[in-house]
Amino acid sequence: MASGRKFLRFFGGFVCGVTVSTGACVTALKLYLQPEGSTQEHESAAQRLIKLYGLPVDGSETRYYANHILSYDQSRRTPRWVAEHLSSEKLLGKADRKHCKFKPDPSVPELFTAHNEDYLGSGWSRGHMAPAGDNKFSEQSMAETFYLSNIVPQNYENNAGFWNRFEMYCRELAERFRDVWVISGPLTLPQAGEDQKKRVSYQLIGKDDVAVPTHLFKVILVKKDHSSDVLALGAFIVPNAPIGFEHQLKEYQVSLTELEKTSGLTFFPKLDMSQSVKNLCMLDSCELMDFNRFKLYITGRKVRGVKSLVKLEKIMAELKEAGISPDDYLNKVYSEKRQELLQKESTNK
DNA sequence: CGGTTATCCTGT
DNA sequence: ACAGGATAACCG
Repeated sequence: MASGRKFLRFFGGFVCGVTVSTGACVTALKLYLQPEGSTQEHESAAQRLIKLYGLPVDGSETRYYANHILSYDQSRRTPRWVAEHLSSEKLLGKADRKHCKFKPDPSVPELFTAHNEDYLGSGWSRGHMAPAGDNKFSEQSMAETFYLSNIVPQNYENNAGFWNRFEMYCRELAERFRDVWVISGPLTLPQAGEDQKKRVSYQLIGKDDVAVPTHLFKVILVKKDHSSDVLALGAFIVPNAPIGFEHQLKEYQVSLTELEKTSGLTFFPKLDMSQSVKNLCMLDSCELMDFNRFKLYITGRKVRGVKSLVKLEKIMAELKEAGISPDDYLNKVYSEKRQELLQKESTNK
C-alpha cells in the first residue's frame, strides 16, 4: 500500500499529457501544481495500460550546473533557455577561457548532443548563452559554460559585437544592483512569405543537424538590495545577424508577455507581476558601450595577452588608425606590458 | 570580451 | 606517416 502511493506520487505529474478528458486533465494539473499535495486516488485502466511501458521522455528536464541552469532541446541540439544569477562578487577572479574547451555535455545522451565538428566550418560560431565572462570566480563553473548544451550557432559579428556588449551591460548591472537574474536562449521565429503566409524556417548545421536560431532572447530581472522589493525587468529579442553600433539595445526591447507568447515559456512563474515591476530601461540606461569605449576595452584585452613587442606596437597602431587615442587605463596597461616584454626579449638574446 | 584558423608537436 | 591535441596567430 505504501509503495503503491509512492508510485502514484512519482508519476502524478505526467498524467495530464495522456488524459483524454479535459476535466480530468485540469484536475491532474491542479494536483501537479501542489508541491507536496495529495496523490491521485484513482487511476483508470486505460491510463495504467498507456503507461505500462513508459511515456516519452524529451530530455527537457532542468539541468543544474555550478553557476547556470538550463533546459535542453534534444531535437535542435541547443538549449531552450539558460538561467543564471549575476552578482558583483562572481565577476571577480582569475578564471580564464584559454583553459576551457568546447565539448559535448556529458549529461546529454550521445544521440541528442551537438559536437564541435557541427560548428567548425559551418559559417556559424559557437555562442554562449550563459557567458564565460560571468564566471571569472570559478574555473569549474566557467568550464561548464563551454558544454555544447549551453551553446547555439551564432553569427560571428553578432557574437563578438552586439551580443558581447549586451553581456557586458548585464555585468554592469551586477555592479549597480545587488541581484541580477538573466535568462537567455534561441528562437526560431516565423516569417511571412511572398504569399503572406507565416512559416518557420531555420538552417541545420553539421552531421547532428544543429538548429540555427533566427533570433536570441534575453530576459533580465534586477533587485536593488535585500531589504526593498524594488524589481525591474527587461525582455529583449535580438536578430541572429550583424548589428552595428548605430543600433540601440532599446530597439530590441519587447514586453515580457510578447516574449512569453513567442517562446512558449513563462519566465518567472513565482514572481508576482501584480506588484510593481519596473521597466529596466526606465530604471537603468539600457545603453551598450559605444564604438570608442568598446575599441578601447578590446585593445586593453589584446595588450594584456600579447606575446611580443612588435605585436604590441601593431595593436596600438591599429587603435590609432581607428582614430582613437588611448585613455589613462590603456596607457598604463601598455607601458607595463612594454616593460615586461622589453625585459623578456633582452634576456632571451 | 567574443570567437576561429594555422602550425607545431606528440603519441601510435 | 598521420590523427589529434596543444599552442600560437589572427580577427571584430
